[in-house]
Amino acid sequence: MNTSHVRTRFAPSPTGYLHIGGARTALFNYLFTRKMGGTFVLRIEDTDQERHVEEAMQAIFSGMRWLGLEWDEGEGKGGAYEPYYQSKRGDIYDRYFEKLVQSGRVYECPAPNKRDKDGNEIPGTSEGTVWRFRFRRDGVMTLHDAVCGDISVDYRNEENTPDMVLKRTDGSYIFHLVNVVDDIEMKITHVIRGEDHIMNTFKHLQLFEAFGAQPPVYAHIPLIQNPDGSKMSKRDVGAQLGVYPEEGFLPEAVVNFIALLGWNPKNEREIFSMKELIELFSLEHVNRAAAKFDITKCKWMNQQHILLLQPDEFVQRALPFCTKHGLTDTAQLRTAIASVQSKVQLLREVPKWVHWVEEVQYEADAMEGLQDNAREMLNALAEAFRALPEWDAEAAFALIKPLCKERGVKVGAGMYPLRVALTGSHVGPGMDVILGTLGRDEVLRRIEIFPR
RNA sequence: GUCCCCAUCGUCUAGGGGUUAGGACAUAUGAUUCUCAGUCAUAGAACCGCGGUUCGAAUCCGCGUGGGGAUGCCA
Repeated sequence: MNTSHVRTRFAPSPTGYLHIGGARTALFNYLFTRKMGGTFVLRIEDTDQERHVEEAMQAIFSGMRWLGLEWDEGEGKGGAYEPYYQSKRGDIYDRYFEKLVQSGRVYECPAPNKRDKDGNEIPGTSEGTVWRFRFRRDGVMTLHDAVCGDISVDYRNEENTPDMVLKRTDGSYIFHLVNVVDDIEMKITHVIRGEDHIMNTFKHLQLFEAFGAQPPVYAHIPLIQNPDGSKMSKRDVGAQLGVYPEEGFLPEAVVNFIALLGWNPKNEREIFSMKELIELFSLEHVNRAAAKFDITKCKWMNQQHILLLQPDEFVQRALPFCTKHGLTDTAQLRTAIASVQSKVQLLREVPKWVHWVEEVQYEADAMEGLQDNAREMLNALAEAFRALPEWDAEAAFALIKPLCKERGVKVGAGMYPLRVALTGSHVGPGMDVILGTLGRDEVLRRIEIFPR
């Protein structure tokens, strides 16, 4: 099987949601495969029917599509090695298992005891029989990992490497068997997966050998941890990929961010497109140390990618967040949205910056910042606005500065009450945009009804 | 317990036998713009410890410590 054509796979188990770490594993596989001009397979490892969750499967598909990680074989794509669901490949596993029976590499024995929720064995709870794989125990095994280098484990030490169960009491097969069989059948050449699989890889190497098959190249990538170094779990900030679209992250930003978690192009650039990542990616530049997940930098990166968007593209992407917030899609709204492109980190923040287009909600902290002379200032401004022969945002805006100077107030301080009166907030777009969007009548009305 | 992996600013990282140990996020200060945001400038901030090799170690080696992973009829 000396094919030079690279074939990789992402093989998630649909037992939960799509984890950010899983997304990064998928990304590294994708980048490597595209770089090599190979084929990227999506295989669903759903052998554990009890824990199988349909929604989790959809989360995997939609998450990968959102990130732009198109697979070449698998769900919706077909391929030469169908089916791509392990639950539908039982006969293939039977065939391979039979080989192990014939060669005497498996043996039937009493099932192990059950375990409590802490993982401790409960004596005397063994029921039925299972089939175990007989490991070769004639020395030290060495794995030549593309990221971690050589790693060795002594298989003469049975304590660490008890013969593994391959077939359950109910006749179904364990991950190790199906994973290896599928990698053989699907002609996978490179396995890029989380470091938590390193110990499994020795088991898999033995299985490849037992089947007389050439094992793939393995590359174990470091795990992603919480900021405190603990393992990321479902509840942790940023753990679920599904929340990123909702929060207003751009997929290109998330891709960029997780690509740089454990991999580095060895230069000082930080902002990359998917295309650039594909060009630059290499397994040799993957780190060995685990990386902690920093949502703050992820947001900063999102901001950088927002800045790169064409203005109308930004409006298109931000619009759904505004309409979801109850705002109506109007030309004024679009203008307002476009004006805050350089001010937000997340698309989700956009409605907060533009909701004044339709209504004013006076924010408490904005009101607190008002000086005593706010009313006078507003009255003076209203008078000046009224005096304009024709409403023109530029002209109106130009009136503000001299008026402030005349009254001996700093321009910023003078404009603050106007901003609060018109938008209810101390943050927002430039005043010229606000004046232009609202028009004279609305500007005067809002000044009038302002409760200060 | 046993086995495996890892260790540079708070975080992501570059570098790697002789460097002012570089960049970015975050933080602080200043400038600027209409407040905020943004932008610009400046500052503080790191080679886990101990031995060894060496003229010289953050870098190589050993030990220790710390962290992570594995040790399932989960994947």
